[in-house]
Amino acid sequence: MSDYESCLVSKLSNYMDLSDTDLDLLARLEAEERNVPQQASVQKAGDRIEYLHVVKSGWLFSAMDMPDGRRQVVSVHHAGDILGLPDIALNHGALNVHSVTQAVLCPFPKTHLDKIFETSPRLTALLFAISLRDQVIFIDKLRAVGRMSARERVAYFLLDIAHRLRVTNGSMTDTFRMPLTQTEIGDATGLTSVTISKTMMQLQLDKLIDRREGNIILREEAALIALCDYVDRYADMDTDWFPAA
Amino acid sequence: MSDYESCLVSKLSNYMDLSDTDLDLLARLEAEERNVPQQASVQKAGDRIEYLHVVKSGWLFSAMDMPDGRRQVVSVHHAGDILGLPDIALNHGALNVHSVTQAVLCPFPKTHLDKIFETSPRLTALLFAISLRDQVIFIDKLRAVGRMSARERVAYFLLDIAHRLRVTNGSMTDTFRMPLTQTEIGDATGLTSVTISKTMMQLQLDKLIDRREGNIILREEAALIALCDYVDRYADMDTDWFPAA
DNA sequence: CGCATAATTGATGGTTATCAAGACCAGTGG
DNA sequence: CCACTGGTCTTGATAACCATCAATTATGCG
Repeated sequence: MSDYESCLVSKLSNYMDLSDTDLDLLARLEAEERNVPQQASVQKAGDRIEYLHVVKSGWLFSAMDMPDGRRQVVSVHHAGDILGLPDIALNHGALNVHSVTQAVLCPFPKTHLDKIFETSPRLTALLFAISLRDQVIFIDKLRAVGRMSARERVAYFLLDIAHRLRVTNGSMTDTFRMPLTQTEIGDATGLTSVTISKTMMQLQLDKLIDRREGNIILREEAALIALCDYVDRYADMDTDWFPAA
Repeated sequence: MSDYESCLVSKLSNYMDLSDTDLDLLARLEAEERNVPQQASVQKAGDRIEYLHVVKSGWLFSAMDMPDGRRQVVSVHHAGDILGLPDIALNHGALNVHSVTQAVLCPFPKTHLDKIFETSPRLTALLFAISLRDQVIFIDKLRAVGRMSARERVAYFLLDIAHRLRVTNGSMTDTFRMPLTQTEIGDATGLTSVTISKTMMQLQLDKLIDRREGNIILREEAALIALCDYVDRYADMDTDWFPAA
């Protein structure tokens, strides 16, 4: 650590003022760096989890695989995310983590979380809150996959990615890069690559989105939001109940 | 509290030895009691969340509703569960909580969690771990709804309920009461009541389950587990990384 | 340039939704 | 005691949506 600002710190300070102690605790999480090539496996389901990772750059995703090859992509990770958190409660990881692009990760042993729990109730509360927020996002995804049509699911998927990217990149407008293949988007939405292709083509013909050079452009974001009843969980966070500094 | 043992304490002490301080902290969460009739609304999406609830007895469920009436049931709650946890990160609740049977709840203000964060890093870690475990369960549900056939989803749903019930009722065997209607089971699995009826009938004809007097009997639990690749997340919890007592 | 991978597109089929009618059941009131 | 009622469950007929299969085009990389 480092001449450039930590993404984790920048993401967390959106929600709460961090004390010097908090900054020190977080710095320990990003002490090491590790480069990961594109399309590489970072963690396999069933492995014993010793290390968590902070994403410094790159795109990755977590997926749960079935014995016959069916796959559910459960989240897409970007700079500032902590990988492996849901798994720490379990002896054996449930998820496969896979890089999409080249990525830089900061591994840290899960025992470093102790120190946070013992030292900073306020930072603990924030990590807790973020993990509960993530839980709500999983619930949103469950609703999307369980109760929405293909068109609604794709709209939901694109909006979720866009809003997530805006958290760590405030300047982002309505255009973003989409390095995931349509097969991967299908695995994230519970559809097939063919349906993704047809649905996105339809959204494009209806002028709700556009696609150019690997970018997605949300041309009618309000219409997309109405289409799938999207709620931005990244914005509305309640920190009032946290312990005092 | 009280002549009979708290369900929350009994559920938590499965995972960790609780100190006297911890027991005091938990007792505060169950200081009040509130009776809820069957089929009543406990909490509405959009409400500002001030109080959480510990379930003392009864069945309830949390659901996310869509404007046009579609509904996704996201979890079924039993004695020992804490209601409203995923919502505390947000200013406004995302979920509707609804009672199925008569129920007894213990409401407590969400600021009581502060005291836990400040006083007991170890209990904090346990609550954190449980909420992460719940997150993994949501991920399992996402996979079920996203990638499984109706038959597999129903098997998954029944196994999940059974294994959850065994946490607070060790003596339970393969038979349990099912107070949810098939419409509600459909909303939990992303199917319709008609499909639930046909699928359960088929499972019964195949002698994997039985149904008598409102009870479900898992006749071939191993076969059901193989059918949907079920993993019991309630058993495999790692507490080694917790801060020392 | 040539190869591998990804995306598009059309034809066909399967799983589940939808619709609708009847059976069952518990509770209610005549 | 028995019709009446409202709800749930069952069952069959039909339809819609998406999966599957397959062929072609586009894209990217060595």
